[in-house]
Amino acid sequence: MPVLNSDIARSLEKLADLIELEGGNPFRIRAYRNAARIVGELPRNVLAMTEAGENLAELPGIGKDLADKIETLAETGHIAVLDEMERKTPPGLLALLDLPGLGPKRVRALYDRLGIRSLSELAAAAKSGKVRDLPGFGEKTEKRILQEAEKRSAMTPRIKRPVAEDVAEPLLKYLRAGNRVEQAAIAGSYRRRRETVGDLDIVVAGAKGRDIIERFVAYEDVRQILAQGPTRSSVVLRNGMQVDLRVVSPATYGAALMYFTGSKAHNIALRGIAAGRGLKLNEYGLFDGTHRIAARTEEEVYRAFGLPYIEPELREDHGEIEAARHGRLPHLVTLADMRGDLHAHTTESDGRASARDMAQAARDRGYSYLAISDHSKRVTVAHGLDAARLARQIDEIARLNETLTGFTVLRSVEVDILDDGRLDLPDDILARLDFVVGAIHSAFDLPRDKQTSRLLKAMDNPHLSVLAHPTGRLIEERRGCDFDVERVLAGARERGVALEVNGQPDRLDLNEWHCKLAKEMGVKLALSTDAHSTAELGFMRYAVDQARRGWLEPGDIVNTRDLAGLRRLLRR
DNA sequence: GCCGTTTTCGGCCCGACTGTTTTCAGTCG
Repeated sequence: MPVLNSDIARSLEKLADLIELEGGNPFRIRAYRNAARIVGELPRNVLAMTEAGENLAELPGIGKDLADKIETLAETGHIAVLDEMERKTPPGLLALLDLPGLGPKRVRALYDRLGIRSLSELAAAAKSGKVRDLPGFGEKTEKRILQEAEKRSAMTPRIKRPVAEDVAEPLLKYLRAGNRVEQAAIAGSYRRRRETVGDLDIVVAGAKGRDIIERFVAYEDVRQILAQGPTRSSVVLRNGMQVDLRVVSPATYGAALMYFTGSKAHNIALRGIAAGRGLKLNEYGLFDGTHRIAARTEEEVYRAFGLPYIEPELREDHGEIEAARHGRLPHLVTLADMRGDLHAHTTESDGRASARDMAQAARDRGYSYLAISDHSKRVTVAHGLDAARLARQIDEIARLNETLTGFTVLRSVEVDILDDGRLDLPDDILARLDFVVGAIHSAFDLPRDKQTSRLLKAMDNPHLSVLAHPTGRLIEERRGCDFDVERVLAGARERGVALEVNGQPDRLDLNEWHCKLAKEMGVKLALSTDAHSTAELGFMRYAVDQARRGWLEPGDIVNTRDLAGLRRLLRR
């Protein structure tokens, strides 16, 4: 198995944990964690980078030592210092660090004084009342540890956007209706439109913080109150999501919103700039000594840095500050830019609505076109179409179009890319379509070079105009297939093929990194919902989110064009 | 361990809450 960047990131993170347990230099620990984040966010495989002669030490935050360690990890999956430390430390100890309320100091104390090496030993010790007698521990801490240790098995994974929205939006509405609440917003990764959400961070501007917090913890969906102070509070909702609330004065709302929107890396980068100018940035504003320079709005704070407003989706410390400084921020695509949807199913395959109903719903959304792209025959579970059925559908859509004014249903198909890269339907039927969408639905685990040539071969077919959900990943379920992204992108550019950004919340494929790389390489993107019902046409907003996180502008996307412009771009 | 418009040494983001303390350490985000 090749060593993935995420494997390297995990090793570095583990090394940081182990050093922390030993009581090592906190800044060294931070350097490792920072490196783990950097490697985990790299768009390309580390091994491929070093083989191409790139020097990892040129990445900010990675020096010679870490570059060597990362390279060794990429080549062998191991580094001596980690192996050594793992030998010295009981394996169960690291799991204790994940318990809320337990950090390195306390885990160390539990191990040194009571010999506790695992969750089960911890639970047993807490049950028998031994933990409360340790210095720095007490009855309450012991009780909490016991609860957390016992519920560990029922951990909630990261939550996908639709679920998070269902919980977050009503809660936000509830808070906004509160007395003396001037403004309220959900910050954090939710506001940065990340593909999954761990918890919710809410910022409220208003007087009477205590009253606002009282109202917050009294929300009907609150199952447990974790913390409650005069300006901040944390609760767990019935579905297991944690929500952190922060109440600030209206005069500092912008600074607080910025602070809690993050990302952490973006904030730290800004603080570094502030510090370099002898200023200080915190959640209360940008300060020169005790003088507050800016705080009321985010725009004001950015302006005080000499920067234009940076959209939350870009705040990842992935070059946005540099781009802002040079006036090179992208003008991000919005939902309103989208003129149509290029991937949708009907009852002919595995959809739940007719072509007519889908077309009507698309027109109601203000689109001027919708492509019907049902599955092809190889995808038998979806009742995929053979050439004869597709021919009939083509005629039906022609008749449907005669009844529509100011709207066009495009004839398409989601043709299966076979394991060897051929397409699942003959060329003569594909030639009768407005354009062809191709996708893989099998053999996700081919070796890298085979998968790469499979995709390139599929794109060799001159009818194929869009490569749908290119990696085939399912979030939190299935790792995407392994192929050489740059070769496939280069191949797409040469052949004039657009790559899809699939808006299904389980897919979001391409991801934001691929979007950014595609844009840099001059490859066009197609934002699509892959809708299987009229309601799922609404998934376009998730595709737009992903595109925005990938720095895409309307010009990078084929279906921001009117029908004539779209046809020009899809013609090969 | 990283980094340099103040630096090759000496800094490294910073404030709230909790529970344990008699003034603060640990944890968290």
